[in-house]
Amino acid sequence: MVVNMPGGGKVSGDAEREARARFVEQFAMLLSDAGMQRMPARVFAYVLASDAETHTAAELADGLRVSAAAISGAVRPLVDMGILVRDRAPGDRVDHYRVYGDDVWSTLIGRQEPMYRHIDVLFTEGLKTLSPGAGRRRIHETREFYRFVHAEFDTLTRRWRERRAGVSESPEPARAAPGE
Amino acid sequence: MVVNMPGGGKVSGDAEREARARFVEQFAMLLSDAGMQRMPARVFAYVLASDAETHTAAELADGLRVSAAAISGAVRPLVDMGILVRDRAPGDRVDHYRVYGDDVWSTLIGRQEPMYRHIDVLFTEGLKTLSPGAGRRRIHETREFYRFVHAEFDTLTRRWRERRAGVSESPEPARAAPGE
DNA sequence: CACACTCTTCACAGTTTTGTGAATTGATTT
DNA sequence: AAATCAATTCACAAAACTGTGAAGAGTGTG
Repeated sequence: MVVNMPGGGKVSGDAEREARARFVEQFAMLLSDAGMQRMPARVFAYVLASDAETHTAAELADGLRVSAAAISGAVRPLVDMGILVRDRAPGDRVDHYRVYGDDVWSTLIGRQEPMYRHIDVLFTEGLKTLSPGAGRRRIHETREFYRFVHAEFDTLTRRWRERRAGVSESPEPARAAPGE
Repeated sequence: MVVNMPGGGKVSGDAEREARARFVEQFAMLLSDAGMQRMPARVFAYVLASDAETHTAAELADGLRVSAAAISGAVRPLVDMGILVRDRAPGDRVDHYRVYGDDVWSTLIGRQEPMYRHIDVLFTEGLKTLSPGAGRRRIHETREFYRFVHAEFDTLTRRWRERRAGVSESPEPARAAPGE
C-alpha cells in the first residue's frame, strides 16, 4: 500500500482516491447483494466513505462517473428512506446531500419499522384463511419470528449505541501519515 | 387434505387453496423486496406455507404454475444456501425437497455467518487504505456495527429458541369459522 | 439392453432495469 | 425581464433477468 514509498514519495493523493473509489464499489456491491438497488447503494457507500459532510449532485455524479440524471434517480429513494437529507441554503442554487443523523445505523434500523408492521398484517391476514396443518404452523411461527426480531430492535439499538460510544472515540490509531 | 365439510360445505377446498396461493405470492413478494430472487422466494414461501413436509419438483412446478426448468433453477440457490434439502430415497426416481431443520429461522440466521465474515475483511482491508477523516471514521463505525450485529446473533438465536418453544405449542386456536 | 421417466442444461424471447443525452422546469442573479 | 445554472423528467438504447420449450444426461424398471 502506498504509504511511504522510498525516494521522497508519500501517500499519493491519487492512489488514495482510487483506493477509496474501489472500496466504495465493493461496499456498494455488498449492499446491492443485500437487496439495495445499485445506484442508491453506490451513492450511499460514496457518501459514507467520503470525508466531506455534504455533497452536491454534481460532485456525486463526478465521483461515481455517472450522469446527473442517474444521481437524481438514485438519490430519491435514499431521501425517501430518510437515509439522506437534501439541504439547500436560501440563496443557494445547488442541493447539498448529507447522511441523516450522526448514527446512520440506528437510523437505518429504525426505518425498518413500517416493513415489520406490513409483514405482521400480511401474516395475520394469511393466518385467518389457512386451515390447520403443518403449513399454517410454519407461517404462524414465521410471524412470531418477525415479531420477535422486531421486538428485539429496541434492545439491539440501545446496546449498539452503548457500544458505539465506546468504539468511535478511537477510530484506530491513525497510522502516522503526515504530509498531504 | 380438503377439510371436507358436510352437506352444503362452506369451506371450499378450492377457495382455501386459492387463498393459500395468494398468500404465498404476497409472502414471496415480501422476500423479493427484501432482496431474494423471485423464483427462489416463491418456492421458499410455497414450501413453508404448504402442509406437506416434502415436495417433488413436479408438485412445485404445478403449484407455482411454472415449468420444471424454472423449479430446477430456483431450487439450486436454496439448496446451496442450505435452506432446502434434496432427498432421494434409494430406488426412487424423484427428488424430494424439504426445509432443512425444524427451526427455519435459526438456520437462516446461521447462514448469514459467511457474509458477515466477508464484510469484515472487506472493511478491514478498506480501513488500511483510507486516510484519517470523517469518511474513515464512518467506515470504521460501519465495520463495528456489523461486528456488533454479528456478535448479537448468538444471543438473538438463543432468545428466539426460547420464545419459539413458548409460542409454537399453541398455533392459535383454529377459529370456529362462523359463516363467511 | 432398451425403455421410461425425471432432472438439468441450453438457446432464446419477453420483460424489466439502468443509465444517458436532450428537453423542461424552477429559481436566482443581473 | 432576460440570462444563467442546477435539478428533474422523458424517450430511448443497452444490459440483465426470467421463464420457456426442447434437447441431453442420468437412473431405475421391465
